[in-house]
Amino acid sequence: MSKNNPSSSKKNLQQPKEKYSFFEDVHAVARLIPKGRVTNYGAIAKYLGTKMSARMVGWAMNAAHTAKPKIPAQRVVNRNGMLSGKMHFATPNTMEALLKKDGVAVKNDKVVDFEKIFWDPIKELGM
DNA sequence: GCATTGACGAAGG
DNA sequence: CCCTTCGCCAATG
Repeated sequence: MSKNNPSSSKKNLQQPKEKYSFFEDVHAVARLIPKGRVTNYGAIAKYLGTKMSARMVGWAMNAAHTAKPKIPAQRVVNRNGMLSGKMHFATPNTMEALLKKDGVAVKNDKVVDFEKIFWDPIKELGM
């Protein structure tokens, strides 16, 4: 069993059909973020069980632009509460504008009282 | 097919 | 306490 299988070394399925793409889950959680609240990439990654793959969450957000309905990616910032992804929006001002529209104060490209309005899916959703 | 990058994060020096 | 390095997984060059 531990031996390799020399014969048809066909690549197995990248993802079991039982499990959806990591991106889909990220999108789903992102849409669950309530208005006026923000979260970070690591929290979502951890909620999905891949706490170490916070990077993938950010990458998944890249697809958020094409996903429908539109995903409130502006509510997802880095662990420092900084609008690290503002440059990926239509305009660098879009993310900040959307956050302010949600009632989230933003100063110097950073969320004010980030920890105070922090929304943890594991805690809020009860895991 | 390997090297680099990427909207991150935690740990080490 | 600030900066550097590693880890993660996927896409791109």
